Amino acid sequence: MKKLDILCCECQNNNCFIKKHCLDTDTLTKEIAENKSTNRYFKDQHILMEGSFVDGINFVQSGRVKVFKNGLQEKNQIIRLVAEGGILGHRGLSNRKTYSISAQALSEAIICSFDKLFFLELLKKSPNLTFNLLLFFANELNHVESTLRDLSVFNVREKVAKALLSLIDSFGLSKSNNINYISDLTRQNIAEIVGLNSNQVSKVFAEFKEDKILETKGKNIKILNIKKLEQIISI
Amino acid sequence: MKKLDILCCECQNNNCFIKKHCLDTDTLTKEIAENKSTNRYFKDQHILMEGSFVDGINFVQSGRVKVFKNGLQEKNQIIRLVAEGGILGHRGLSNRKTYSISAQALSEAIICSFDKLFFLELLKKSPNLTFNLLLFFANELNHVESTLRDLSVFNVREKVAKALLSLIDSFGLSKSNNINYISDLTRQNIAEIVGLNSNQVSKVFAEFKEDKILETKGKNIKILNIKKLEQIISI
DNA sequence: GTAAAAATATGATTAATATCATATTTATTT
DNA sequence: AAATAAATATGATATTAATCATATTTTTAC
Repeated sequence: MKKLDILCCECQNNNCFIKKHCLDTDTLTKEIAENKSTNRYFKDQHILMEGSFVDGINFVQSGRVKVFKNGLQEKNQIIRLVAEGGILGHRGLSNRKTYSISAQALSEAIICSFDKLFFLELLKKSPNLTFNLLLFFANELNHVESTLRDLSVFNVREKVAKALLSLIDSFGLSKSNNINYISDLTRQNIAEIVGLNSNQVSKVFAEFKEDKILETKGKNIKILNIKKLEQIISI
Repeated sequence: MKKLDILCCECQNNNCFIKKHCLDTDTLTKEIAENKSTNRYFKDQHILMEGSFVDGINFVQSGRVKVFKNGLQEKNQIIRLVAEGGILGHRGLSNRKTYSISAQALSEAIICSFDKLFFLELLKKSPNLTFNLLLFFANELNHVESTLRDLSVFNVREKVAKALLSLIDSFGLSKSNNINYISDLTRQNIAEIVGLNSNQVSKVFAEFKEDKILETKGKNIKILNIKKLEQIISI
């Protein structure tokens, strides 16, 4: 079994927030190594639970994660899609006691975690980290606010286009034999990005197949024409 | 005419972010006084324009402001309601060149502004300010994410209840003769908080009157039973 | 204070969305 | 590889939401 607790400087994930902004001095690097705990999560496993007590802040070393809020009767709303290098549980840095979101692995994932108190101390010691975290928050805010407008303005067809583009934006397209595809997501997951249900996604997919925008084979979605998707949601 | 450029220490607005977190030293206090510019805006006047170049960050000294994103054909989405003490244009601190939102005065408002570069320098000098701004962003993020879920899950009746509660949360209730009321907002404004149109708000108001939740007289909305409003949107 | 304009209220109609039922396909288990 | 379970697709239907038209009320301008 692969050793999980590697040092940040040996880690392959160069998108990591810690790696980019927090290894200014040897002292910091050492402290981070000592306080980091790394865990593996299986597909569909919960990483954070809405309502449970905040214990720390987490960074995605590898894998894909969905962050969502519970709605009524199984109708969740996905808030973010997080790929490797991304941050999880940062809202817990605010004064709230409990997580306002759940996070669940969409694939096998390795997550590096720090205790909240340690991380708050780290922020005090590293203005550079704090400032970059501020920028991250500002961008997140821009992003969620755009999504809010989109959900309020888009119809079902536009929402499905938006969901696919969000997926591509967050996770990129897998390439095989020069074909771009989105893989391994249920219709339900896609629906929950934009507040729909799986039937509605299937129906719009049927339209998109007619329009030569995509083809599907099970959970593999071949993207044939990304430009058309973008046109659908261009305001 | 009232002099606008008062010193922060003479300002009556004790909710002000600058006043609370940024007057640690005399040097800072002096710098802030020198770099602050204060302006009056009339009702309905634009304070920030989506798409225009970011010039600074703004604080509401007095008055009420709506922050919104343009949708298609007059259908805007209100993102935040900001009362005195609130921050405007903070998303501009991110790396983006242009504002992602518009802001418009809902009443006469006095706004204190700082140049973006000055404010970024200020953040470097005051870790306390930076950290508190980080907390502010975290709370904003929680707030917008909750709204995102609500818009995706709520029906029209629930959305109107949510809009009224948002207004009360942001601006409080005006009191006169022991009666609580929301004042001075068009149905269109209320609708845009939750992605509806003014007709829909009027119709739900008719229901709410039947249910003794509120009474209206023009733009004055008497809130008779806030508990019932909360019940409507409790998940 | 009156006239004009704007905003609101509301019934009727149209359109869009969500749900249900069921067939089909895909994935999982043994 | 066959059997079972799960997920997806899709037509039909029900529900909800959005629009339109018009009456009424409120606000603004003179």
